[in-house]
Amino acid sequence: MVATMKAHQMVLGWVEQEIAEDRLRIGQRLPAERTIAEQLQVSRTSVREAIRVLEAMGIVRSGVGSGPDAGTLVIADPSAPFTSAMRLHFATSHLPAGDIVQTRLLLESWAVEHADPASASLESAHALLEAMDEPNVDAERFHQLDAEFHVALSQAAGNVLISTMMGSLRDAINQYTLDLIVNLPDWSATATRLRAEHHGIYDAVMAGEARLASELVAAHIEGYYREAGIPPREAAQ
Amino acid sequence: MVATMKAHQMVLGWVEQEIAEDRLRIGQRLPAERTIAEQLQVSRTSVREAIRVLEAMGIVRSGVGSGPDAGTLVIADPSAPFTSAMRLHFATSHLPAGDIVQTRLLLESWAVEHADPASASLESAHALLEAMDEPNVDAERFHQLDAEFHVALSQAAGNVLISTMMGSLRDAINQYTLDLIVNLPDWSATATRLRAEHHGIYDAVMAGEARLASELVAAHIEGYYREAGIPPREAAQ
DNA sequence: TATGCCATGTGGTTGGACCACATCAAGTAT
DNA sequence: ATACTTGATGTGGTCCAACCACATGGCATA
Repeated sequence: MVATMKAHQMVLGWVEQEIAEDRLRIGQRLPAERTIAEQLQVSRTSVREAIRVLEAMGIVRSGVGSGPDAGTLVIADPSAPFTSAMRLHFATSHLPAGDIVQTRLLLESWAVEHADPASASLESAHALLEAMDEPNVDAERFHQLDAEFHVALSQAAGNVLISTMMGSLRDAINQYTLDLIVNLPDWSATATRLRAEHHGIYDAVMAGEARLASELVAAHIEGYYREAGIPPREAAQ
Repeated sequence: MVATMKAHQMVLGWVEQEIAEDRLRIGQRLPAERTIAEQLQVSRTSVREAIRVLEAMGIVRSGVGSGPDAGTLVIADPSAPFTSAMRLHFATSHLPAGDIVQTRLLLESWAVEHADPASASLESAHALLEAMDEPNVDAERFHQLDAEFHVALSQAAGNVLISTMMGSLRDAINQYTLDLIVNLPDWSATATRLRAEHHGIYDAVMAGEARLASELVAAHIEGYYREAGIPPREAAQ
């Protein structure tokens, strides 16, 4: 069993077991690479390959030097694997943009419908709204705030998996849409419309109008991507 | 820019670019590790670290020897990063099981509601139904068929991202629920109920009763996990 | 013609060496 | 006594050279 496994996979399995059995907790440091190599009787190279994978999964984070930021420590960044893997798979053309948009639509409209108006993340959302209302924000800055607003909104439902996925989906095709959106013939008019829609969604959530909020956000997202030339996939019926 | 990047990240970027600009397509082979190392002026070690990451993402697959199965070739397995990363993050206890169940509920009920009754995957689903109806399938086998049935059902909506995520979510907590389910006091009765529910869902989909199918599958999943002791997270309101 | 063997090219693994970096303790100059 | 310098230490980052296991394909041989 152990002998037939690739060396780096053995290390991965070891780390997973250490985490699952609570010997490794978030914030704690892994043993030094050389130490792990000796303990598991594999080369340091294999240990490093495993750590690279864990790093890509958002499970650990490595830092050189000494002190608190050094060494390899356990973190929890569920968005890392989604964002990077999604971008790659999107690049292979085997993951249609329409599917991504449609999925984001589903996740975010659910999140908004189930948002808790008392959630602290809605305060962040409101602050972001005001930042976007500033008359002299440029298109790029607006785009950034826009993304953060949607993430904050989704977090109000309290499901970390759904809000994480939602954000990653947006990121995956962000570069794909950014240029198209900011170079629209009348960006100013578009920005005005987006501002109004954002306020409408936010107000509906705060008023507890779950169904309305959900419909507004769905229309908002669909309109956004339609303008960018990526309509959500037609649902089969 | 290039100089400040970690070596293996440079390789990752190179591969992503090759894929994005269509010089690397699915099914094609990457150059040999030693060749890439020479081309990009990095060590073979760094190339291998990058390939390990791509492998974990389901973007490439490596094989030794000669012939068609040898070398590192580009594949498209979007489920790989979800399944493995989800399992790890679940192990860190920073990804509540309730969130996972709730998300699966959302994805699958959507997929069933938007399923195309003419989809070929529904034929697979039907075959799986019949296999589960065999009186002498044991609990473990039933569980396996059950999982495949739900995946086949989800694929009928035609959104590869949603059906992939759905399957990975189930896998992530599969081990967690398997023991509990098969060791129920009266497994036989549970199996009978599950069979009936499966048929009900399938029939509703085939009849085009989208809304009904969606509600049936939601109740089915919720009941399943409730019996296993993992009720979906209460939605905030 | 049929069989066996080995050259070739692939990824898999290892050990060792060196570098860059950040800290901390010891030593030194003021 | 204080402030500064300096070096020891331990971390990940990188590279190299070698060897292994494996699967094929062509060559030599029976």
